[in-house]
Amino acid sequence: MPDPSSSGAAPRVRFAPSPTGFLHVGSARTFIFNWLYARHSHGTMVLRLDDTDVERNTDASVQSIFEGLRWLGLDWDEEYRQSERIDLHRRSAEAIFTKGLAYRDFTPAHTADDNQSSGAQGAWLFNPGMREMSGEESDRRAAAGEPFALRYRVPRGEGRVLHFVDGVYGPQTKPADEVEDFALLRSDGMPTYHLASCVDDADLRISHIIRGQDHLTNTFKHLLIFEALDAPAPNFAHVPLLVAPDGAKLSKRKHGPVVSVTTYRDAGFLPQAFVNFLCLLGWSPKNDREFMSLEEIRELFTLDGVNRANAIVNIPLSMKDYEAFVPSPEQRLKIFELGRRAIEEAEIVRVMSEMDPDAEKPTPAHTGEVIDLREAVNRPPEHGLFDPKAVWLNAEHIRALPLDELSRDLEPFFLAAGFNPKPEKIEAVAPLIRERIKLLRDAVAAADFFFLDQLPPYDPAELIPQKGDAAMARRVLETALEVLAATNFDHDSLDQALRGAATELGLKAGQAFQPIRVAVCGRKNAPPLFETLVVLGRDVCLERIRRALANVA
RNA sequence: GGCGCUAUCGUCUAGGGGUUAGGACGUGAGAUUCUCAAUCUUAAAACCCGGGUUCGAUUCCCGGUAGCGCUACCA
Repeated sequence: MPDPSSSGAAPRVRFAPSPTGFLHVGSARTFIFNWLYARHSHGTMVLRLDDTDVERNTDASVQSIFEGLRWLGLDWDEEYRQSERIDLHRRSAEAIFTKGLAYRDFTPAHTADDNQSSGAQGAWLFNPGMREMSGEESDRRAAAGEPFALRYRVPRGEGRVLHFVDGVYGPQTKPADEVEDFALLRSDGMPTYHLASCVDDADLRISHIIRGQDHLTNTFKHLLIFEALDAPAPNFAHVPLLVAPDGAKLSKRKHGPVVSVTTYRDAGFLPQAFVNFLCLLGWSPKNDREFMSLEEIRELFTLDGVNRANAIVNIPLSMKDYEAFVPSPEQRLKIFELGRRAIEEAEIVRVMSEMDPDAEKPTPAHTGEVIDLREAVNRPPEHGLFDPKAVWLNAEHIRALPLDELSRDLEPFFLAAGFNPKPEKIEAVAPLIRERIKLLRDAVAAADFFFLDQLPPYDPAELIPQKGDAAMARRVLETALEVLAATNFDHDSLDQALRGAATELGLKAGQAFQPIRVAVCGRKNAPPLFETLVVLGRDVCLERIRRALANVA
């Protein structure tokens, strides 16, 4: 049996979430660190569901964890579930008991309250009555069916000192006398976390345990278990925790959905940006690099780049603010439904006008609602919910993405918002908005006018250029009508023609372009004009300018 | 309460016995541009406190303080 802790051999690491909730950003980071360590050194990544707590485990949680991990796009090589290995845990516990390294504790399970009331000063270490109980009495009471927990018989009064060298925190020591007789088996026969975790780590030959710093002091117990199992202790590395701005650990109740990985996905983070962000929290390549591809991070990643202090995730809003900001799931559902109906109606209108081009185009009944939809989706500047650095990194990664990939990633967000664009159209639009969006979902707001049949109502005053009046707006729009009708719809021709027209009108480019931009986009802030016109096409542009003209009167 | 871990700009961090304490995000100002972005320039912004050790501590040691963790038949 090879020593798993021996250096040289390819490491085996594991990520062992317990499915008691959604995939937490902190867990995700632990997973990422493990993955980086494994892949950096061509080792093996094991995924193990630590699902021994039947009370709290849910299938939904298992699904949520897989969903999150799948989105991250980081793979693993082996997969296990602790609940399928309970026999092994029990047998191991029995072996430890047989060796005399554990004893039965018949004390009824107590609650946290009991603990406090009995709580004199100093830590509870063991119950002498149980620890010293004779084998005969213990056997007799067990045979009589009295429930008991199995506790580790921690060596006492021997001056034994436990020690290990942590991959991040360095040498750690603790006198065994200060370690309490922790439980191995619960009175219902189920293994505790400590037992199950160590038995599995030993059995799966895990060589490096990389986990949250909250386990640093638990490690001494684990050392004892490995010893009782006659298994070599693996290497340990504890990584600092992720905390909220108030220093408290991130909780869904207090800090809202920002602690869930799927929230980032749904808001339009790129997984590589999310990974980039998380690994920068508590780890540094020490060369001032921040924006990195997965490959770069993997090559650069080492344990001694890991920091020892907890890192604050800079989320500026509380749960309450979040609710005010973002549509509830019900609202989102409604938005989606409205969008779907709007698409259907638009299709009907299209078919009708094909059959009878002269008929007056009916206004889709739901246009108004579509506009609400758009506003509801667009309103929340969701960036405010996330760490600004995460948002910035995401924008960087979006800009680094090849256009076809960007377009593909964008599509679901348009669909979810009720648009139904053709892939070619998205590819045409993507270059115009990629520098204007930070989250993928921003694209919906940034590009809506490309996909809307009809522009939502806007304030006609916006058509009026700087230092100009309605008459000037009219003149510009009328000229634009002529120019656009006569010019080739490509960037350079439009550039030349429109600039020429502006000069003829005696206007600066900026003045002349604003009315056209607003007429065509329905707002002042938009992508560059010529490119926009090209993507929109002549017909749409002319039609929108005509409408604007009717409004500016 | 006991034990442990930690402490550099608002946030993430680099650094390290002598430095103008570096970078990034964010923020302010400016430049550029057909708007918005993007980009560029620039500004403000930090070594928790107190003792040592030392010629000299932000860095090393001790103490304090604060935060976090463990102290469950949760993980």
